[in-house]
Amino acid sequence: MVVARAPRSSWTEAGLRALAAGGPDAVRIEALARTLGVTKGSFYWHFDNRHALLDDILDTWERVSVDEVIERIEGTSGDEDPTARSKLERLGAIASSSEALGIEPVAVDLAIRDWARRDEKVARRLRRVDNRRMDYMRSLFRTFCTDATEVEDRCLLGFSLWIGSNFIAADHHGRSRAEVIQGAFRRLFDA
Amino acid sequence: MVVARAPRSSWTEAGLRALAAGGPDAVRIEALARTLGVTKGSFYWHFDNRHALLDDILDTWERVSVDEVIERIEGTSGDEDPTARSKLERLGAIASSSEALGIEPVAVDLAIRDWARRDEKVARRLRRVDNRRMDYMRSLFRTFCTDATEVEDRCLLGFSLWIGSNFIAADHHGRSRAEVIQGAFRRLFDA
DNA sequence: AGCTTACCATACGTGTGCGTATGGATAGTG
DNA sequence: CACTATCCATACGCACACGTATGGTAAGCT
Repeated sequence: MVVARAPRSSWTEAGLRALAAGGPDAVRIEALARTLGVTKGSFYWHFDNRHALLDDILDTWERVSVDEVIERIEGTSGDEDPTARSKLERLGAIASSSEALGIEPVAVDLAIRDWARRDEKVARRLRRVDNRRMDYMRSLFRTFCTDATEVEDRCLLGFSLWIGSNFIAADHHGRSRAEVIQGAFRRLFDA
Repeated sequence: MVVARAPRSSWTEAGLRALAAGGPDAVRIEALARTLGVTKGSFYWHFDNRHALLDDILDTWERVSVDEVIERIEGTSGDEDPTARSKLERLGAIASSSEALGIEPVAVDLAIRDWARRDEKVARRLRRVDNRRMDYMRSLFRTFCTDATEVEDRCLLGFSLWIGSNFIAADHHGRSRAEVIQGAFRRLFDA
């Protein structure tokens, strides 16, 4: 087995970084080749065309984005008893987390959401992901809120705060954005 | 005075439509020329280059996006006494309004917000617009909420719901998205 | 009628990016 | 050592898009 200088997975990861940084139009083969230190010849050996790479990018995102978030909350069993409310607070805290494998997972999320506005196939994938996340949020809210209508309203509020705060550029008079987000989330989870 | 077949304003409007439909990368001169029924020669007479058109697009957006929304709420003085809470409900209702001059104003907003994530100058413009909108929202919330911290939290929640709900593709078990949004807004404006 | 101005068409050069075709290099295999 | 499979480089054709240069046309003025 020849050790590939740029295996298929490296193209997908580089594509994810480009997608997070500049949107789907920034996922250009020759630009990725330069960052990987190879040429297009490598790409067209691993992939049929550019669309195959975009599909691969969306596949990996759809596969890890949900489990990654949920397991990062459920897998905190090192502490005491994780209540549903503490899990929701952790979920809100993850909103402003910028880590992962050199990629900001939130940036990928935002880029795909804007992409889904003009691509029907991407919209269908996003719908699957969002429904799974909303299901998880609903299960947490239901532990301390019986009214189904109220659960739905507060879920959408929390989800919208998580996403929308990244698209809003307002200042907050001395308070930082992270502080306001935390305050808003705490207000959502009370009673 | 010669009647221009494609005056400068028509290029800006066509650019706004293209921006709303496909993002800033979709604002291509020759594509706009085809939709206007002219050629590039017209464009380079009205504008220096592509960047001048993008600046013009952002100028008109920045000029009308705030006043357009606020005056559409304050200018509803045909009814009885417009309370602050009813104004907030109208502001929430405008979220899902798709009208204007053939352009969906929300789509332009969303495209510019994603654009601002990777362009510093656009981010500065968005910051000015968002601060003005938040100022207006704060003034409404303050009429029935004294705590400044709570005002700020609920403003960001409402603003995030307005923006974020457009980027979320989840279903709601029988209820429509518009119903959940209305319910969430009502929950925000109570007490 | 002649001239000027406003507005647009046409044609060209250039850069960039996709996809293809083909050759070369390297490691494993018989 | 020959042979093959894996992986990548190189070179090309093509399409599109920006910007420029230049010519053309119609309206208004004198």
